[in-house]
Amino acid sequence: MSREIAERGDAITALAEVFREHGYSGSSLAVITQQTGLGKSSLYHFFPDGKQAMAEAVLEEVTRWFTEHVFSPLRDPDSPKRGIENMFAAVDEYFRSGERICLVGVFALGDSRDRFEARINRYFGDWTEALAAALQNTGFTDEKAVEMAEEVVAGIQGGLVLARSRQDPEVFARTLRRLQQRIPAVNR
Amino acid sequence: MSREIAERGDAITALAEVFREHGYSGSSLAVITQQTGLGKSSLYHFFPDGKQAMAEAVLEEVTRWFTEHVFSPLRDPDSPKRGIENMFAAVDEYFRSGERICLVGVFALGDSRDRFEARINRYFGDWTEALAAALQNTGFTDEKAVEMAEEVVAGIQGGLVLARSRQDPEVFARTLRRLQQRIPAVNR
DNA sequence: TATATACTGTACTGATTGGTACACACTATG
DNA sequence: CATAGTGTGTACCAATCAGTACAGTATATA
Repeated sequence: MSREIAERGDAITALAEVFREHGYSGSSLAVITQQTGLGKSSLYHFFPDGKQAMAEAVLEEVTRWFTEHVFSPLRDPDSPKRGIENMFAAVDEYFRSGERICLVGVFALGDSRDRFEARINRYFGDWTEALAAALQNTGFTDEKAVEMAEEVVAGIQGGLVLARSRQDPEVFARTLRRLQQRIPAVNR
Repeated sequence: MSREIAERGDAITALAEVFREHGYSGSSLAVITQQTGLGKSSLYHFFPDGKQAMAEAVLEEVTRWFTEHVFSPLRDPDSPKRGIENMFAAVDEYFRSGERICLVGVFALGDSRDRFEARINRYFGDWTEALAAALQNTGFTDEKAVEMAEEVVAGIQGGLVLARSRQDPEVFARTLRRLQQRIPAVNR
């Protein structure tokens, strides 16, 4: 039977799903090895600093993904409308239309909150700020843009919590639709 | 030194804060005994079925509180406006204006999701249904009432997630204000 | 083919996990 | 005052926890 040779990137992808599903303290090394298919030795080879380093790598990757696919397009001053529409599409796809939850949200509510405080704060801060900038460019006043950005980011998180709680992904789809309708520039 | 004699009710109140703060699997018996001040023997005296029973008792108490102070007033067909205004006030107070998070939300996103599936689902289901009924009585059509109820309940959860993530309770206060403004009947 | 580096399986460690056993101390009722 | 029921401290248990040690095996470059 041939051994699978993994690399760090694959490990991070697999780890993200584990932490998303079980939270930080719920993801025991036993659960992690089982669900990722990687042995302890492989995990500690990629992450010599242990479990906390695994979670930090995952958070970093999530932040990187959102920066590239969501925040940066939002910050482009030439196409705020496209940036916003892209955000809703990317978010819908990323959370698999409500079947997935937000790992950062999981960490924010769980016992790992303090541990990853800075990263969690920055993730939502960046998101809100980038969206506010785009909204401003579509004609919102500074103040209204910040308010609306906060409303949308919070709304998305709430939609995910409710969809997961009720085990009904459609809740999230409806939430996204309602939020999008509140922004005149992208409201067809 | 005088021994403190506790009763089950006090234990549940103390346990609620522990689970809220650390989640289910983050609340080890060591953490629980330390933070509640109750020894293991006292805890297992009140909850012979162990940790899971402690969490279930807490969830039941939370549900009971919301039923009495939020859902029931909402369901009163004679005063929908008062029921809705009461809900916003009660929620603001219960979550200490954003300093506290929702225990049901914590359990919904954490690793204990499956364990308490039914209770979590019912909590949000009851809330949405009760609010929709009140909204209908203020003039919303059936369909719009259900949509708005879902939007408000999700919005509250999202506001809590964001307030906790950004360590800024004001986020929650603003969220509540915005949601309330979206309901004409209570919008002064 | 030689050799360095990247990756992995097995076996272990001490600490912590949830839970139990049981003697003991309060307090209320008779 | 007796005694039953409620609450508590201490000591213990097997299982699991995160992490380590180390001998290996695969792969790349030369």
